[in-house]
Order: sequence, then C-alpha cells, then structure tokens
Amino acid sequence: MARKLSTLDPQRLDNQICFAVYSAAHAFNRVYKPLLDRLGLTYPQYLVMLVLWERDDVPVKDIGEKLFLDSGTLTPLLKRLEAAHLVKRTRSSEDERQVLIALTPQGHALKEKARSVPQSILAASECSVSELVAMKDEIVALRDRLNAVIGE
Amino acid sequence: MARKLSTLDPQRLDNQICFAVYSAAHAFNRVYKPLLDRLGLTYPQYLVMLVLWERDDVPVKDIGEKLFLDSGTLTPLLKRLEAAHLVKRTRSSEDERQVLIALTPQGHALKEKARSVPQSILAASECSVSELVAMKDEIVALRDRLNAVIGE
DNA sequence: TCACATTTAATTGTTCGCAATTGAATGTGC
DNA sequence: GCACATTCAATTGCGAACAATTAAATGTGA
Repeated sequence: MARKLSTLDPQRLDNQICFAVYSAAHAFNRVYKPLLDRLGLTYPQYLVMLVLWERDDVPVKDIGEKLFLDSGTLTPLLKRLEAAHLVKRTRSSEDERQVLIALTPQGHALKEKARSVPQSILAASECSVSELVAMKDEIVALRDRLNAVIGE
Repeated sequence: MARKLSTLDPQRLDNQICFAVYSAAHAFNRVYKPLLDRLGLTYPQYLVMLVLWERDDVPVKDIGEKLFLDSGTLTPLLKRLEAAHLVKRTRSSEDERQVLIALTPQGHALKEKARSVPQSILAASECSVSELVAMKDEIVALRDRLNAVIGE
C-alpha cells in the first residue's frame, strides 16, 4: 500500500515527465558529443547549421523562432560559427536592424560530413524509425501545448 | 513526391526526435520558471530539492547519480542552496572524501510550498495523467538505452 | 608497511540559456 | 513631418552543464 502511494506521489522525482525529458535531452547530448566533435560543432551550433542547410541567408530572428532561442543565446553562438569560418554575418541593406546569416563554402561543405550523424543517433537509440517518429510527434505536440500556455 | 522526400529526410530539423526532446525540455523550463521563482529555486535546484525531500543527508555523488549530473555542476549549485539556507554541507566523519548534504528546517519546510507545482505542470501540459505516464515511461526507456550506449 | 590505484569533491575554462536592458532602425498615428 | 511605439540585435549578468585537472582520503596488493 505504501508502495502504491509512493508510485502515485506526483512529488516523486521518478514520476515526473519533465525530469524524463530533461535527462533524456542530456543523454542525447552526450551521444551527440563525440560525433559533433569531429565536425567541430556543439549541439546547439549543429542545430543552427541544420536550419541554415535548409535555408540560407536568414535573419537571426528566424533562426531563433525555429529553435526557440533568443538573441542572447544566438549572438555569441553565431560569432563563434563566424570565427570558425562556417557562416558570415552581414547587416541587411533593406532593414539595417536585421543581421543576415549566410553559409560560407566551408559551411555548405560541412553538410556532407554531417550526413552520417542522424543514423548514428538512430543506432544508439536502439529503436525502430516508426517508433521514434511516433514518440517525436507526441513530444512535439506536448511541447507546442506548453509553449501555447507560456504565450498567454 | 518532393514533399514526401522532405518528410523522410533525416537531416531535417523537424524530423529529429532529439530536437523534439531538446525543445520540449526548454518549454518545460519556461513553464516551471514562474512557479519556481516564488520558491526562489531554479529548475535544477528544484530537482536537487526533490531528491533531498525523498532522502536527506546524502553524499553529493548520490544526488549526481539520480540526476545524471557531476560535481562540476552540483558543487556550485549546492553552494547556492547553502547560501539560501536550504541545505547544509558537511564532510562525512566516516569518509572524509564525501560531503553530506542535509536539509535545513527551511529546506524541509519548502516541500509544503512546492506541493502545488506538479499539478500546475499537469494542467499546463493539457494531457491526461495516463497519457503522461505512458510518455514518461517511453522517454525514460529511450534515455536509459542512450546512457547504456555512452557507458560502453 | 608501503607503493599504487581508486574514489570523491572541488576547481578552471568554455559554452549554453535566458532575463533585462540598451540603442539603433523602422513603422504608426495624428 | 514628427512624437511615439515597435522591432531587432547586442550586451550584461547569472546559473547551469561538462571536460579536464587537482588534491585529499581511502582501498589494495605485494
């Protein structure tokens, strides 16, 4: 009976989905680390490169909206990517408030080197693609509901 | 057809479960923030308090194993909790290498004030308890598989 | 006993992540 | 056209997160 109560106690760490998500994010990060080290990227930098590989020459704000990050995070990160010669930052001539982020040739070339990353992650997760897709969709739906609550 | 290809492209941001987990963790953090501000805690500090509310007077290492965090993260965090008079750090007399973390009366008392936090999160997630429990179990299983790969 | 490895926490340095503020550029309402 | 608000990036300050190293305490084998 005491056991049953404790498994239902919402204040117990093991019962909290949020801790599951938090600790899973760290676990993913640790799996990615050796793969991304070879590319000279951190995980958030890799996310920015994924955005840019999809579409280039975009303002900082667009990147922030896709990744849910603000300029306080992105400005220094993008400066590091620029220092690594992967992107170029230029003020937009139409709207001088915006800084446009464009890939350099090296930045474009890195996409090929990064091609094997997702399948390495898939292998590490020891899960079928369809299971992962289902989980991903559930987590995204939860995330979007949470973000909707924040936006109120 | 082009659409179908892009929904299967593993190099696309939207197709990556890791980004789903990463961004969901941040969304949770933003929901927790106003709730925890009232308690004077950050989310990682709240996790440490959850551990201590379950069992008190434990070495730093035990906390680290439960939260998957190392001393580089925990030492300064615990010093901040000590500065806030929520915990006390004392060297173990049996094993002088260990630092034992104990709750102060204020630390114990905070548990009552924190009691409403989980249900606020539940409300924000707009999800049934059973759905959340199922998701949590899936995510924990994935996390544990990832951590097993790292340990090799 | 004594050399040696292991365990544990602390420290240092780098990178995120975000709140709050600043300052410049742009848009608006009158 | 001009005061005013809004938008956008940059900056500052603080708190994680982790790799790598250090130093002290403990355990182990010969």
